[in-house]
Amino acid sequence: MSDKPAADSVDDAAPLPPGAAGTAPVLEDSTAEKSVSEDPSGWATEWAAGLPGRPGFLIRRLHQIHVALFAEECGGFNVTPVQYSIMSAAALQPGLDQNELAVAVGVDRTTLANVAARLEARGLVRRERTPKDRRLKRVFLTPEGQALLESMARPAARAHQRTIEALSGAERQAFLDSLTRLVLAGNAYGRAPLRMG
Amino acid sequence: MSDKPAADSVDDAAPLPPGAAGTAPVLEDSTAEKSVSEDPSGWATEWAAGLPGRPGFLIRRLHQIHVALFAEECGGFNVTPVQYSIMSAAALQPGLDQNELAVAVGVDRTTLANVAARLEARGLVRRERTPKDRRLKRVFLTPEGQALLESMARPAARAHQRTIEALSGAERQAFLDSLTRLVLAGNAYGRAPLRMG
DNA sequence: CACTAAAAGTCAGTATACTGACGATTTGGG
DNA sequence: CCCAAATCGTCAGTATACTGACTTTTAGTG
Repeated sequence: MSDKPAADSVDDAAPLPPGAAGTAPVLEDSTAEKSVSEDPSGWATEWAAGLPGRPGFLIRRLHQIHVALFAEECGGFNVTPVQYSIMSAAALQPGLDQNELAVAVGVDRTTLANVAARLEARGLVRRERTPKDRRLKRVFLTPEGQALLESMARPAARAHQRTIEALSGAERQAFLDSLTRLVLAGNAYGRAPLRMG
Repeated sequence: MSDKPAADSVDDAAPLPPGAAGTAPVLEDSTAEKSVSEDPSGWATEWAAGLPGRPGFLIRRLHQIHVALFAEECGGFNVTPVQYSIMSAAALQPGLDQNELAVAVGVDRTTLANVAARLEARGLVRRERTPKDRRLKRVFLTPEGQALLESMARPAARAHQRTIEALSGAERQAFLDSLTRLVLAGNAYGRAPLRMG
């Protein structure tokens, strides 16, 4: 990670001509690709026709990039993005049960339980059964967890900001708007929807 | 997955008012969030101030959604998005070694090796050492793998298309442009960069 | 009250993604 | 030629993400 280009040089670069890759972008099923990217304006045809022309591919890549940036900014805390999200939710709404936490964060209940258990093992959260409903486990942040959360606020925010800083202000906003639209539209797919009401 | 809203109703819905959640969006460190979303126009303040206001959070959610859509469209093939990408790359450039494949697809070399090994176990790819460089393993698609790839082309494309279909044509293009810009800008972060040249 | 259905959390299993380290092989420089 | 550095693939380990199934508990209905 120490060999990444300086932020300035990356930001200044016009969209790189990706066709120059020693490993050429992968071409395939151009007919299907055209239906996805009906207007290839602004990017090389080869790029659009290959793997990078697939939305899912780009989304996976950006997610990888974000996770790497988060690790760089928050590495010293040994907290992952999902752990941070779960702790954030637990801090704001102490006592949510695991399932409520899962839908607040958009994480599968199995994943939530696994992450919470590991956070509990680190003394960052506490999980309690309640006499009112013995099926539930309610989650509380410990003082140690709270302190960690607070000390991470800036680095975490920096990671998020760096993920999208290559866009200008208006583009950034438009991008986030679209991203939000897509997330809202597809929210019910999969096993980890966000609660909408 | 059978309880997802009809595509029409989701598409027609104006951006949902997310503040209505029984589990309220999580609020935190508003000062840092403001620096990320400097212009909150078009989305509720509560949404912007909470977890969904974090770019990385939305990116994770959209990735989850995409993977779920891919599973829905391609479930019958028992092929994941990453497997499909690797097979696509191997089909277009037969004989790339594993590392070349990893940088063509943007996958960590360890992940690539693991996925390739499982694909090989299924008879979909063949991995060969070469006398020219005994460190390498070159990857070839088998006839069975080729056939599977071809039969998956349309469903796979549909999954990608559905991931972004909530946006209009121009918005979609702008979104993909921005996504590409961000991927290119952050490409070197992490251990799985795409080869640029 | 009795019974069915639903919910919560857990379990075992599979897949992707990353980390640092390692042995074998190749490359590059003196 | 020799040796150090680099590269490739693998290894063991950790984390997230999902699947279907299961036991316990609660909710709902007749």
